[in-house]
Amino acid sequence: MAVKRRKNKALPPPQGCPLTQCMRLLGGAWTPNIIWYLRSQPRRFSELMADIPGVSPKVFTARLKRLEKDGILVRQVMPTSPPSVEYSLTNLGRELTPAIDAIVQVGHKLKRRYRG
Amino acid sequence: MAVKRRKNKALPPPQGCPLTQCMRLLGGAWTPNIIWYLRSQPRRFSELMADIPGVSPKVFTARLKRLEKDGILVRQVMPTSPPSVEYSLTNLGRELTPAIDAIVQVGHKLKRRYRG
DNA sequence: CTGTATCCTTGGCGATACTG
DNA sequence: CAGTATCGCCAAGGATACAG
Repeated sequence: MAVKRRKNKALPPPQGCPLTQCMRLLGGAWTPNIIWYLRSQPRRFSELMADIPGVSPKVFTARLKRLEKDGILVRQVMPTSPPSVEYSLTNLGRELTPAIDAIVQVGHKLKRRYRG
Repeated sequence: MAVKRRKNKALPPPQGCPLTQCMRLLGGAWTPNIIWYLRSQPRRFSELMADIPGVSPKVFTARLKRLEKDGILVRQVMPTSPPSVEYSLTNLGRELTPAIDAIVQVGHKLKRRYRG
């Protein structure tokens, strides 16, 4: 989209850069964790909330909405008696998992380094 | 068959969340790009600035300082006649490159997808 | 259960000018 | 050349209460 160049507005890093492109998707505060917990199976809203402690419902909803809009996951309302909603990764979302995996790998190394 | 998913815990949960640990390092606005441009060779301050257009020196310095403090890169003052400073990745920094690579790979896929 | 609605705070980011 | 100093903004994130 057209670059909005207001006063202090962000014009974030090199636009054409695939790095930036991708970081925009998983840059959100809880985004990588959401993808991580959805990687093997669909999860319901409260399940995800429980998986990722410390996030408020407002922020969580915002993240999920953005991820849905970006085509990373799909939201499906289940016709159960207590209404439930199931989130699952799309194919596009699944393409992000190698990157997440790589990040997790490095995370493990970091932990070892900082503790050892 | 119907997957029993109800109270089911998610994956082998990444304890202490290496994901978050790592994202904190490369979550900054220009951070992944800096690592990217340092991956193959050391670069000087203004070279990096030129590599990554649009960043102000203040922010750039802040990023570099934080990366140095986190042990991702090293800052070395060169005793040249016009003073110059060289930044290069540490071993720890080099361990981040697979993750960056993976992210870039996904970025390429995203570009293809969004452009048809 | 699955979210919205409000309100508030923070710190990350930006621009510009200046310095050793 | 390689940064600091100042100033300012605003959107992301958080807390809490409420709603369908």
